[in-house]
Amino acid sequence: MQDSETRSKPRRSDATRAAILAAARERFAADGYERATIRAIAKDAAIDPSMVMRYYGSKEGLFAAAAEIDLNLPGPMELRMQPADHVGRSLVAHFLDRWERDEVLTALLRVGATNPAGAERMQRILKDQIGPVAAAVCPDPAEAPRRAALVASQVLGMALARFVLRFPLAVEMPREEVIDWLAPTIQRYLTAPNP
Amino acid sequence: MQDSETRSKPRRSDATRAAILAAARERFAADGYERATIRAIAKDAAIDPSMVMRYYGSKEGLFAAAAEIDLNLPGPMELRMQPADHVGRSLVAHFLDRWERDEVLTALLRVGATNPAGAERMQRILKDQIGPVAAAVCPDPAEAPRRAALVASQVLGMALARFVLRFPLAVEMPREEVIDWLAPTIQRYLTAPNP
DNA sequence: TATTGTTGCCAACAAGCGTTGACCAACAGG
DNA sequence: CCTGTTGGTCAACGCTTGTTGGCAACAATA
Repeated sequence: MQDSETRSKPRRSDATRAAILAAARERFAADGYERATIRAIAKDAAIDPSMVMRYYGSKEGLFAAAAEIDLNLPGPMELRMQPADHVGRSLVAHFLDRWERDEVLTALLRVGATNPAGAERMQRILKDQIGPVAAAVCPDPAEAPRRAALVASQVLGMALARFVLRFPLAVEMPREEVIDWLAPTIQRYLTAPNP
Repeated sequence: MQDSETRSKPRRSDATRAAILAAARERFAADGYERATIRAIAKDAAIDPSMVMRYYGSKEGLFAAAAEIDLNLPGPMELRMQPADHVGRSLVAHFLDRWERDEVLTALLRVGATNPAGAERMQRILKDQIGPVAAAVCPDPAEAPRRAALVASQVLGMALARFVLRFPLAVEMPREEVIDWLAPTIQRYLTAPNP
């Protein structure tokens, strides 16, 4: 075992590690935590199940590694650069982009629904990544957390309908139309005065 | 086996059947499909696991029976009785009520996230129960399905945050405040002109 | 009372799971 | 050329799962 933080000579096993992680993300996204078996993940990565244990310790450890997520949201400065009434729109577009590109988000959503550890991780993401955005643009900073939660509820709800439950009506709706509908909602949750 | 539709002499086993169903709903709601084991459900109902099989055929059959859901939404006439700009508010209140009272809804949400059969059942509910509401109040009936999907995305998103993931910020938000925030969103999704 | 169906428990099955440790092949440094 | 480390396979462990069939007690009917 070696510190993965410090840059050291690349190991021969790095490729295997990456293959396992990629397969794990795919399986977790498609099947959720319980039905994504280590054996299936190992088969996808074309290695032995025991390697997964060696490199990630346990199934929980593998999931923890696979669910490392950075939403890559704009920082406070970038937020204030654009017109205030445009934040909702650009945020919705960003989320949609993010979700389409990265199956890990779908995986986390699936796992969070049945696994306490997954739910906790989602909570951290809300607090650490969406919270600051709300704090930067909402009128009363004390209200930021609640507004962040509201934003999360609409964004996660659309992600659920579109990428997890795959409601045909939500899947077929063109990206631009989704944005047109959701943007005002997000905008209001962030910046409207208390109703 | 006997037709449960036709009214026949009540069986002695009806109590057991009901106990199993109640325990199943609780477990499915708390743990999701895979982690809610037949053995655990049977123990909760204080009977033998094999009884579950006898009365419901299989685990899937049990879930199908446990997830029979009627959202009890207002009919077209009732909808037109109240002022048109009040529909959003009363709908949100109704959904919140429904979710707080009936753990089956949480169960279905949890199961739908990882189980294809669960997802399909949610889809049917959207189509058969939310769809008509949208059709009754939205300006262009042809658009009703899409608007129903939007409504579902926000309602399910809040249910996810509040009852499944249990984000503290969403859980602690008082019921009335949730309604105040969501009502305008739902109202807009239902009745606003295409954005 | 004798018979027949219902209700329930018990013990076991086969399959699948996460996880472990022994073992082998290839490489690296001296 | 050895020797220790790394990358990897294999076979098995202990356990839990959904599911099944046999068997005893009871109720109902005739």
